[in-house]
Amino acid sequence: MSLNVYNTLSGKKEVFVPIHEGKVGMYVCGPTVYDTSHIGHARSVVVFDMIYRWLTRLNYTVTYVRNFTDVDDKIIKKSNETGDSCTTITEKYIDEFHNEMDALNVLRPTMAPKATEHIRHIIEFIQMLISKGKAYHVEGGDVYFSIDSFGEYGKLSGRNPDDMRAGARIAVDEKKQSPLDFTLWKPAKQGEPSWESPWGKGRPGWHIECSAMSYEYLGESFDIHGGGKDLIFPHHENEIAQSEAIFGCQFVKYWIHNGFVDINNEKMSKSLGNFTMIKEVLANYSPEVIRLFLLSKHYRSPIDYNEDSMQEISLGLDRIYAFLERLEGTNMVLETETLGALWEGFAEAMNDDFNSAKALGLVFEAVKKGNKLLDRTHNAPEPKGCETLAQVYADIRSISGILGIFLKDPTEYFKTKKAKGVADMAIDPAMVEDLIVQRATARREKNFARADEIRDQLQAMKIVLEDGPQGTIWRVE
RNA sequence: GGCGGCUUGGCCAAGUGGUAAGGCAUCGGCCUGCAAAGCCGACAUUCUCCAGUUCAAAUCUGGAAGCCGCCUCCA
Repeated sequence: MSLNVYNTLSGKKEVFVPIHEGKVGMYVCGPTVYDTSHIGHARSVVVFDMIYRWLTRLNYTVTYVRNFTDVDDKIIKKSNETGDSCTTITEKYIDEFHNEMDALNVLRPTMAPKATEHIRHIIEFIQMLISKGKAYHVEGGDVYFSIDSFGEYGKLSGRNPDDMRAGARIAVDEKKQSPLDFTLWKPAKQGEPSWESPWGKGRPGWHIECSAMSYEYLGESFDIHGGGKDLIFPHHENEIAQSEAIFGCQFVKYWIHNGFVDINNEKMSKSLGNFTMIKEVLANYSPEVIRLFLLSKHYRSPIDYNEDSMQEISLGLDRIYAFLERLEGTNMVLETETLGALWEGFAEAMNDDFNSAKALGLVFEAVKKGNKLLDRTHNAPEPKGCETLAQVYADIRSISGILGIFLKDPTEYFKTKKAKGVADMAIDPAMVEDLIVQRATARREKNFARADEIRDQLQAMKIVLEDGPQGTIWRVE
């Protein structure tokens, strides 16, 4: 089955055929680095990380570009508020972004360019637009893109410029030829970051950097452009206008947009004060739980972040690791070169517009079947069963490489989890071990009242005991 | 006002016109001294509602209701 991708431009799933055989050019809009990143940024980055990994797995040579917007009104505002220079601010948040994304096991893109390092390209791009009559320079130093010079304006977002003019909420700027014209270059005020240009000292508008940088790294025309749904209009619409107005060919073949993360069924917003930052989430949940959560729903749908969901996801992850640990605990040979039925199903799900939710369902299903087989045969299946289980094991390990989860050694995983629980709950392991020994004695003496008393006592501290053939183990609930 | 999306069991969630994956929870059973974990079984005659197309609809068409997003910085 070939890869099918939902294209915002057509509103349909389409068979993915790259412009150049065997190669994929992908550009994803990265953050404006003026503040800490939130869980919504994480979703976008994780989703496109999965897409990047899958394309690579399909043997495409992928050039993946994700930019940093490091010149912007919001950065300047922050600089004025804090007294820090814009560079200090942007460097700080770029570092933070990289650290958090590394923690989330996100692969670095091929290139992560910054707008400020491409001012020359941006200026050249604007000059091309002006010389083609697609943009104009006005008194005061502003340069605007002329909407009316681009007949297909609105094709990505399905908007009609006339309707928008009628319902425009923005105060009309006298200097613009049309109220919908947008800024390519704006003159700098005193103390703001600025660069010399044919129109005087100034700085680029927001949309132009992506057109200029994608052209620089991927050319006039490339395969995939992605970002959050909110970027469809005006950002991506404007990028299309800029790039296609100059080059006259299709800018991007496939537009991919991810849905939002809601917090307790509400949109994240400043007024609600419910911005949930990645660092907060990382403080409470392991990176794997976060990734699993972000991939547990199809990338285009909204996803709701709340404590209950995270708990649930966390239990699900335990289940997978428990199965892997169980397999590793048998005498079976788990190495196998071939890929099996689970992988096949997984590949089909990924090829169907990166359906990670479906893919995860398949993994759970395989785990259920595997557990059943192990149970029925007391952990020692017939050769045929061993083969099946080895296959499932290998398939899950391969899937790890795409989803970026289930990568740890299961024993390590549970050890780490336990250690975290112990630390969080301020539990004294020696005390727990001691109580377990006392309980073992009580049990041997058939003093079950005492044994249960100890267990209840530990339960009250969120410590759960599991009696197995090798003795009693404990974990933090 | 313009454009787009969503509505599947208690909750989360896949679903490709062919007769409802999966997870969490719940209830029985196996196991256990009793539990826990794991396993087995039960759990949507039905997919917001109405009408239509079809041999066949959660899936297609039309209509209604509710919810949400974008149109202003936003992943």
